[in-house]
Amino acid sequence: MDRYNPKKIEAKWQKRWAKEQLFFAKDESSKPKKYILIEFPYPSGDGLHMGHMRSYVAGDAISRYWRMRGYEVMYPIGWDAFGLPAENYAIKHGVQPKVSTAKNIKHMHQQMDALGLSFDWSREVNTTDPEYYKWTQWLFLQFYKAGLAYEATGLINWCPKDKTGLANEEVIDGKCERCGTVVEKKELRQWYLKITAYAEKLIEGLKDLDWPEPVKIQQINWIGKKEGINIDYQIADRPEKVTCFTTRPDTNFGATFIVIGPEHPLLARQSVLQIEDKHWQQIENYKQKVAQTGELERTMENRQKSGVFTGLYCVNNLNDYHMPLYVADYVLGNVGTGAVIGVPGHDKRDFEFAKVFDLPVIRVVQKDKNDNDPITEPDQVQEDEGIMVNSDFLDGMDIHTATKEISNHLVKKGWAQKTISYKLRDWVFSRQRYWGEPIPLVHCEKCALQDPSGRGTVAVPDEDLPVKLPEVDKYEPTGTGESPLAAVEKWVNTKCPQCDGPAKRETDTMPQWAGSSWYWLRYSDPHNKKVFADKEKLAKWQPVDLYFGGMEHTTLHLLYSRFWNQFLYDQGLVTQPEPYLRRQPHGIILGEDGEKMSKSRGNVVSPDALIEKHGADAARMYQMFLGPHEAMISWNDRGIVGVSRFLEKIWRWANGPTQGTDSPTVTKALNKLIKKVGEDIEGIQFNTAVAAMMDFYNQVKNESVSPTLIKKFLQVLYPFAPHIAEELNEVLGGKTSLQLETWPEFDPAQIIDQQIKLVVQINGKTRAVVEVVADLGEAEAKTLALASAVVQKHLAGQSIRQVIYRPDRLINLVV
RNA sequence: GCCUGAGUGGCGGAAUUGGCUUUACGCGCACGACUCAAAAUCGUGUGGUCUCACGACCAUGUGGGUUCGACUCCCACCUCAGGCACCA
Repeated sequence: MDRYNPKKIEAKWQKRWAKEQLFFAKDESSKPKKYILIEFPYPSGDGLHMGHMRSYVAGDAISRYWRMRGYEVMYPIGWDAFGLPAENYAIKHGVQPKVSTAKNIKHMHQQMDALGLSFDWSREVNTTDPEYYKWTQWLFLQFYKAGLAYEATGLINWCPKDKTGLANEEVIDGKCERCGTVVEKKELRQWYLKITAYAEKLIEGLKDLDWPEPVKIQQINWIGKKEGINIDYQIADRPEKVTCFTTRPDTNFGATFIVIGPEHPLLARQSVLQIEDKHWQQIENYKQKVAQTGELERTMENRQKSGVFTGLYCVNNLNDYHMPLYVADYVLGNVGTGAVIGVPGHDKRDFEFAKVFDLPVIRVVQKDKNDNDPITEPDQVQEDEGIMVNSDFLDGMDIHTATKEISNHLVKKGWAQKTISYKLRDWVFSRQRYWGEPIPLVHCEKCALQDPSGRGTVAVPDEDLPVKLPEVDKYEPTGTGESPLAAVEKWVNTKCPQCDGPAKRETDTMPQWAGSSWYWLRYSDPHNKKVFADKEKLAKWQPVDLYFGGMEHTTLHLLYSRFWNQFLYDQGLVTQPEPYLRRQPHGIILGEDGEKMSKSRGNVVSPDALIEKHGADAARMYQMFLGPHEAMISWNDRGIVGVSRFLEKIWRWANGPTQGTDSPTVTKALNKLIKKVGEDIEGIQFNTAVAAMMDFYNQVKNESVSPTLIKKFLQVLYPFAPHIAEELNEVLGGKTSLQLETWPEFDPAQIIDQQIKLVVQINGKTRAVVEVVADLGEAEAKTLALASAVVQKHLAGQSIRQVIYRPDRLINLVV
């Protein structure tokens, strides 16, 4: 018997699997399909890390399992290769992103092979391949043609380090998602995708998906749907009105002022509201001061309230109260209508503002009858639950009834409209960087003259796609808000596809999320040159049955790609409204010190090192044994020897002398194992599946076994440690790959125990365990229980008042 | 502040339609076998306190509650992790 040598056998089987093309998913297969997806990686110079490995190994095990269960499994792989690191590398080293990306892909491909991952390489895609981004551009144009891609100038998030605009989702804690730099606000012309048009559908669509509840909730909270009412307030002596959004119209009799944000259109010029000079001067100054304040600072809580009076008053139609109109930066221009009603008695922020400007505070809600004290301190401000007072026809109602009553009243009078507001903002879709898909539009001055919008933006015709990214010498972002592409005159200057006159290309590129917003669709039909994917092939493979990935994409990729899919579904271009039926997030793997793995900390453990030291099978299996797939885990190097030892034991066991017969213990244990492991794989509970296999070995190691039984065990082991399973199967005389075998069936009769252990409790405390035959009646059970000496001792002559009996489980004697 | 999760041995973690004396499986540790010796391997043990021992009692973040019986259900609180946040 040779020693277990992972390196040797793993290389052998990896070669053989590739040669036999065992993992290619066949479009024409008549088997039912399973589409297992992992988030395709960014081809980084650092190669695969633990997070990749965790997902890929899990996806691999479950793919191998479903293939054995008779499914045509698609487990594809590709490269999300546009993005900043390649570009920054290019700036530093002068290497073309195309070149460094190709190198990284080659390296990571080797790493994946070394792990024995059963990807279908015939479907490999790369987002930076013109054959791929041709369709990214084409899909963008579908949004454009449907009016869901638009150009606008506005204050957007700007990363001063990466020198590009960012979407809301890319700002974490006021910082750039990529580099951690504090984000600034910058006025820029940008392309937007109208994701807000799908806010409702994005919430609705989640209902029937088999996703973890927290992930759904996080998306729903991000979309932030709120039902409320827009109330119009007439400005006294002016024709204009101020519209305020509120979810608490019930408190309207307590309104004592109105606040609008400094960005509000009514403050764009002095002339709009005919504001008096002395007030306008202050407003101008205030606006300037606010513009210089960072977004992060401005939205800090407990910040001293500030503001300026406009000299104008708004009229509350309910009671003719004239409310002074203020400008203050605690009201944000992009939230609601950019104007709020000041109800200092029942909103903490309004109260703080009222204190600064010495505005009256009126109580309109009381907790109970005795709750009459004037509100003078912030902690007396009551924001929920209570009974209405000082509110005319609302008096005596609870706040919920009052909300309904007054809403109906205001709407009927024509003073307000019910409305729904969302926190979700439209998706800033242009970036001022080089390494991305060019936005396939052309700006034509001549056509602009004919265009009612005055823009003259013309879509590049389908037959001229892709608009290829030109090769340049300088990748540096300009920092002016213009993409480096703007400097490539030969590329920028083009002919207008509409009028044939001189025109300029759009020089912004798409964000890194563009290519990943549809890649799972392309896998269905990756080589199609006529359409982004053939509809029949989409129908064959979509939707994704199981999607592995990280929690960090909940409000990024997962939201964006659902939006694209829903839009394409509405356009009749895809066959499923939702792309991913089941989502399985993985926990972050921390370094051994409990900190996030990072090069600077020096706590990185690479898959390469594990494979080198213990072999791919042990590395895979340990990854699965570590803990629940979704749990955050601190890496621990020591434990892997346990898995290595287990594999070595299996090696010796299967290579050892085997007699012809299986003992009843062995047969039973195997049947139970088949059931348990199958259930655990389907439930993605690999850690307990591995434990069950170890337990199985402990039970059977000294028993007599047949080669047939060992072979069945190897089939169970195969999804986890495929190389050693294949090798041992061959040792036992197997001629074909285990991948072609079917998953063993268990015999239900073998699972049921004839003899069971009945727990005997006295007053709920377990005192004894007696062996009895299954399906025993209560009387017999009681007799058997009482026969136990231990039980007799604990009863010590006390009389039994009650007997609780759960067949095959326990009997509890209450004395 | 709000929304999610999670707190079980020295460590990673098992067990929740409430019930097989909490801690499966693995690591670590201790002792033993093999060996001249070591490694590897195999075997035994391993929550705490008290006890020579049989055994008793206490233990699933803390405090209550429901129940014949609670890691599991309910209430309050503490700690940690993730998300959101002057959101009207």
